[in-house]
Amino acid sequence: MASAAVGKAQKGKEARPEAQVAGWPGADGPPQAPSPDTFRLCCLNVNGLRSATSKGLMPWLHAENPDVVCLQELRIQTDQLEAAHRAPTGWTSAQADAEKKGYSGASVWTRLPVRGQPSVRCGLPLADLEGRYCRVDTAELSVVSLYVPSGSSGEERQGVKDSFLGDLRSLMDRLAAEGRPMVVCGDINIAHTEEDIHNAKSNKDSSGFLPHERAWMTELLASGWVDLWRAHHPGERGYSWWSNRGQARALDRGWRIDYLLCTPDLAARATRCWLQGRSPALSDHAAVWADFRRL
Amino acid sequence: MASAAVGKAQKGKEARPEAQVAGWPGADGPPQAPSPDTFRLCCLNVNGLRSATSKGLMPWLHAENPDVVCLQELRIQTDQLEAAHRAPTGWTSAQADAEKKGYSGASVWTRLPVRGQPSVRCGLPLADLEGRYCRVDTAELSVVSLYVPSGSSGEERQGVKDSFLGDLRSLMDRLAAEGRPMVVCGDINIAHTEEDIHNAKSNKDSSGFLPHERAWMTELLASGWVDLWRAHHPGERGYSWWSNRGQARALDRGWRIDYLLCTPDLAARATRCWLQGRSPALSDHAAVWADFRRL
DNA sequence: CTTGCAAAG
DNA sequence: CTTTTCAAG
Repeated sequence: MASAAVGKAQKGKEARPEAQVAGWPGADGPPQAPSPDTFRLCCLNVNGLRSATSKGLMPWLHAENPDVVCLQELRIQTDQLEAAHRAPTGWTSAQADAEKKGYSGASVWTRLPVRGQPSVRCGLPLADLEGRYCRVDTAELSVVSLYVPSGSSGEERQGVKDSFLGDLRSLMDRLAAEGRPMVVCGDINIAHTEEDIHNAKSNKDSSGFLPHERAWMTELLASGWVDLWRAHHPGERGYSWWSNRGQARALDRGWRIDYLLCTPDLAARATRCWLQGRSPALSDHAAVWADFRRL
Repeated sequence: MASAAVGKAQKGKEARPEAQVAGWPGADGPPQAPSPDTFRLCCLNVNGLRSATSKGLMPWLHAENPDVVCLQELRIQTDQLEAAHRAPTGWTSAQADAEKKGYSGASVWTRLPVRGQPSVRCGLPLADLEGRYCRVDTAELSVVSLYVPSGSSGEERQGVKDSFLGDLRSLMDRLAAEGRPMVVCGDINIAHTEEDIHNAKSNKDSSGFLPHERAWMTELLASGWVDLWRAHHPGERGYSWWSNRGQARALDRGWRIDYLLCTPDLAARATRCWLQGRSPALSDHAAVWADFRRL
């Protein structure tokens, strides 16, 4: 079962006195005020929060100034977090942990006023056990950070992924039925169309671009969820993940597998959506960003 | 059972063409000729041959110019060796492998003419299984590279060490009975007297300085084996290992646990014996060196 | 505190 | 190829 850590960002429990400033750890100056008419959201698979932190995640967030941050593949449990890995003081943070150390994990950080209790449970056994779902509600919207299992390490894990996707479909239906403006942010581990992968031909049998996975995505979008980056960039190529074999990243041979999946009402409030991540390389994924009009 | 790799140094089996010069890998210039009247021996626990190589082991050996090298704790199996980890071409090398990857292992390299077959078996089951014994004979002497198990990780491993020491005592008797000039070089994992440890008082209950271990060493020396460094440095303090906790090495808070154990006839031919290793720090151990008169 | 392996992506 | 854990020293 997932251990749940929900609440305001806290100081390190070891009581080692660390200078805790009201801003992003390691960044200079005070945090910037939220923009008056819009808020900004960032979604990133960090491939290890400790690793990304060591590569400058926090100063980068400070500079880019998001109001909501959704992270996946933290590979650190809540009780291992040090000050350097935490949202600024005053932010709300919620984190879903995997039972297994150094594995999976998802979180949401926000400075928007929060409504109700964050949730790290969605009823999908695998998501709950492996820290793949984390939700925070605000007056403006509901935000979910989601991490779909990879199927690339073999048949067994592909089976796990397929079963997860089946359950996820029902979950997405239930979420949409709530009727709230909502964004499900995360690493879906599927490139949808031939425009979402650098080489469709050579990857036609690769996990993440299998016909049934692509069809799953098509059906999800047909049900009303909006692939926000694609809605803002029709016909364009943009990737959010590069293999770390060979020169994949340098040659921009990537896949777009990280999505902001929005309800139509929220999608209509997006003023901009962009991918950022070939540089700085904070992880093997790019961040997906969006600005939304406030209500 | 130990896998045995015995024979001349070979090129990498992957047939990747690597510039193989007749000298220490990574060192400039040709290997030096042996000294005319003496030969030089080096004994070092490398704590990972790959790690020590990355810290400059090979250029250092090139500069120090040994004729015989005994290494322990290689933490690499023979079939994983690349050119960078091998003795110069033309040297004889023998290596005892542990069954378990990344664990233990001992080797002897020499440019002296070799007599008979190197041996990586001594009949001690643990030594044979864990690559703790490697022997090469030359006309001048017999050389054994030996790695006694550590007892520091708990009661169970202390029991293994004690039983190993019991068997080792009989093995040393048998080796001495061969009547050849012989040196057993290695990490014995025992500091013999209070002069062989920086803080005898605080370590009186530490594995490696337990009364029965020290007594074992006393009895071994009483049976005729010579602790060569001590024979050349009576009353002196000298260490061959430093914990990597705290500032042990910087403060020279060490233990002398690496020995050249010589038969009396060979000990009489030693012209010099020294410890070298607080710098350069190629591993957490120092090397033990000696020069011997040729026959 | 360090090495090297393992599992996973 | 990378991150993190693990056993061992």
